[in-house]
Amino acid sequence: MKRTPIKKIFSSGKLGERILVKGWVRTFRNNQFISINDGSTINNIQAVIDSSQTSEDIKAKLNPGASVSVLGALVESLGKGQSFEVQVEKLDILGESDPQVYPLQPKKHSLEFLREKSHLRPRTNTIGSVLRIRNEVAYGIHQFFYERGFYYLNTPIITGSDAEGAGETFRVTNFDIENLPLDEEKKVDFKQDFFGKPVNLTVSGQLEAEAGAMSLGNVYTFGPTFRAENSNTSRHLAEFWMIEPEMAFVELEENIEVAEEMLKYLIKRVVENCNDDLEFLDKRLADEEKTKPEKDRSELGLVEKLKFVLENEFEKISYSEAIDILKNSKPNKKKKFKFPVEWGIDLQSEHERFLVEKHFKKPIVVYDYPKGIKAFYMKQNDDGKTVRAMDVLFPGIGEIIGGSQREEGLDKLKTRMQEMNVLQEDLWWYLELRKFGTAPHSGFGLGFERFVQFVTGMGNIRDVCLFPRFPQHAEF
RNA sequence: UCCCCCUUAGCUCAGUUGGUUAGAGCGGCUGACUGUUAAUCAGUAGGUCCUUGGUUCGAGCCCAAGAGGGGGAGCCA
Repeated sequence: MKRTPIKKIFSSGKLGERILVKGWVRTFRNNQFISINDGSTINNIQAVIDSSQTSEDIKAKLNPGASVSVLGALVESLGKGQSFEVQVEKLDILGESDPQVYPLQPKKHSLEFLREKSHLRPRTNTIGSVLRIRNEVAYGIHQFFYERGFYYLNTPIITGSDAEGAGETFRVTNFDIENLPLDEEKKVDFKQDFFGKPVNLTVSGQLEAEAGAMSLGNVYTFGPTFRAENSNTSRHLAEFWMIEPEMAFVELEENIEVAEEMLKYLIKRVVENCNDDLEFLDKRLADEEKTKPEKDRSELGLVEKLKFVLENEFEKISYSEAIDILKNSKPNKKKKFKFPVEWGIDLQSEHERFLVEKHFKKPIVVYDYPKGIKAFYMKQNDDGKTVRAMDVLFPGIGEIIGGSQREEGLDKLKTRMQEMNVLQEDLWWYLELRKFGTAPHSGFGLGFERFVQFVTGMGNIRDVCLFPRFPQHAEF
């Protein structure tokens, strides 16, 4: 007999049928009631044993965390907490769990403590819900692009080019680092390395995706990226996943439209398909908010916030307009900003937060940034000062998407590379995309974990991955 | 990398102006319990007060350095 996932029992279980349930014990109460969770859903199923017919040895092993197999009939429950339960005919302990050392108790644990037990924390309601929602989002991303005729492209994880010229990279080598081969000038001789040149883990698949767009039309990547930056914040990881669509014959305006449409599609999907998990996280967040001082509490609950984003159009403003709003803002006039507002500066967290959370009170898209603070490949506007870049800013997490229309003119691109000290010989192939059949094209990058953070309401990005990677942390 | 905060039982925390024997809830252990819902009831064990050094008659509490954790900033997604 095959086991029935608990999720299936809740959705289509029939009273009277005999079922086999396998999962992990959450609690064992009153010598009778086993609460079992198998990860398929946040909901537990209650299995009822006949205490007098069950050996003391078995009962002593029904501890939190133990894995069990339960065979019995699905019957109407006599108790009030659930409408049905399993009347146990046969119970097997598959794996014991010593309560003296099992770290997860039937009580609330701090997320910091759970982070030290990353291998067990998916068994908690919170992390379990987050990972199920993460899956829903990942699947939704593929479906969104598939439905629109985009091709899923796998760009290399090991690359020879540092895509944006910014961001520390992780070097990849098979050298014996205790004994590096040196050339005549006593420098490391990369000719002897595996690839015959220095290579690193990718920081972005964008440049490679552009090659895809210049042949397949509309493509997207969805894969891991790596940054060796010493970032210690609640929204940075050393290893994270990025979604990077790249579209041929598309200009910035349409790029922004696709970004907004995608974000809403994904949120809608989670709201529709992850009700149980979302409800739990909503309540969790509400409880957490209660412990904060009133002025720091957010006005909307998690589900309310998601629906709010769905129902409202993102505000689109140019960088110059954003600067004007900031200059005329109360905090600026009262000199509350730590960083002065001046055309040409990069928007700081405090500025973004003011625009999103105080001024517009909804997601915003800022476009046409000064060229001096953006990457070399972005298309230059005719004003000579700005580029066709756009950032989508979300409440709570700030920049969730960064994108642009790409410079398709070969000469303009070369000039810009020279100005910004990007080596043309390293990117000869990228330049050839402009030499042969160049075309307007655009794309953007969505930080997967940041988006999952937003839809789950988790405050720390380290709690939306199974085993997060960040400075000094690769235990698991 | 910078700034701020924290570190007391397995977990979450309390611990008064420096004062003698460091507490609670949950969890553990022993026992009871056939309709419980993070079950409940009775009993019980459990501490390198992060580490090192210092001040003091006396330090969980004060000072210094270090370690670990968190929040914020920068970089960005």
